[in-house]
Amino acid sequence: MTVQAKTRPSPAHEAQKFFFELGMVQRTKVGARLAELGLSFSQAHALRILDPDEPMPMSALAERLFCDASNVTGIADRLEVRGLVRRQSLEGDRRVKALTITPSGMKLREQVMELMSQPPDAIAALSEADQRALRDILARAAAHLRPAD
Amino acid sequence: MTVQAKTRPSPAHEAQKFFFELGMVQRTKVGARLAELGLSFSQAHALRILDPDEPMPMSALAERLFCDASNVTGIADRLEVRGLVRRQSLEGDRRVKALTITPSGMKLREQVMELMSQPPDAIAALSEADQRALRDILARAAAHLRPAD
DNA sequence: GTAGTTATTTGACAACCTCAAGCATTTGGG
DNA sequence: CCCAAATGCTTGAGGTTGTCAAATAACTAC
Repeated sequence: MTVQAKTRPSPAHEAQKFFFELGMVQRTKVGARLAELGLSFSQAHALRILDPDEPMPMSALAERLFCDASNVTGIADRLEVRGLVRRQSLEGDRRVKALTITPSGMKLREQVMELMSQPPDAIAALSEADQRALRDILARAAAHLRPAD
Repeated sequence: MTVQAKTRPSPAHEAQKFFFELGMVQRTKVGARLAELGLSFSQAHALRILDPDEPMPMSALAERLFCDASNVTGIADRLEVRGLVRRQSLEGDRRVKALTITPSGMKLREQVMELMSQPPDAIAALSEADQRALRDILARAAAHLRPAD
């Protein structure tokens, strides 16, 4: 139990506190708006990830959702029942089922994109300069994301 | 279907994309670490919110968790079964039950705090200058949070 | 063609979450 | 004082998310 090691929290540590708080609030708000559309957060996120032009295998979706493949079955089921998505066996490999967005799914997807790409009020309220700086810094951080795979 | 209206996304809109992505990745990572401690995300978050020195009424916790009071019953149950938390009827008003963290709950809480206050790798990898700027900007944003209530 | 791999599904189980209803306690008006 | 309304928590029903292990179907390689 040395006394050191907590000598100085890095600025990143301090930033994390705000980052987390903003994230929680935003998630709650967005969740409420999504509920009005009859969508859960996961369903909306899935809809967002799906490429309107390219059918996506369920396993690929599972990877993007950071969850088990068996979980995607249920999510796809519920989206499919509502006619937002269709399962389509891949020609060439009939094991894999790719998901396609239906026209009505596309309409809902638009709204979801609009909704979820909206920044938290607290961030929208920042000055232009702050917003730009924030965007640039987060862009640099996100760039660190891919190589880290 | 006019063409305008999407003329120029604000920097905040662009920032949101990275913000969301970083948040998702972090949530997944933290979730995995928490699972090793036998805690769900909600349980950990609750443990974090509870004040070690001051018993907190369950309704207050519900508010901080942005969820229904009936939901807190279950979360508190599971924490209490593991001896991390105790229900304590408030003297003066026996309706309200306040949650206290037990010593063993405190030990776990320390680890949770440590774990969840750790910034995403992508942010920790930023330059000192970027980290500082990020912290300051997010602090300004978070300040906008409280008055907005 | 047979054995092993791969993609999805199913079933069992647990947590989270909401809503409506119920219970105990407290508060306020007659 | 007493009863009605309000408050804080719990319970029960019902739905979504999530995991794991086992089952199924289809592909691949020897």
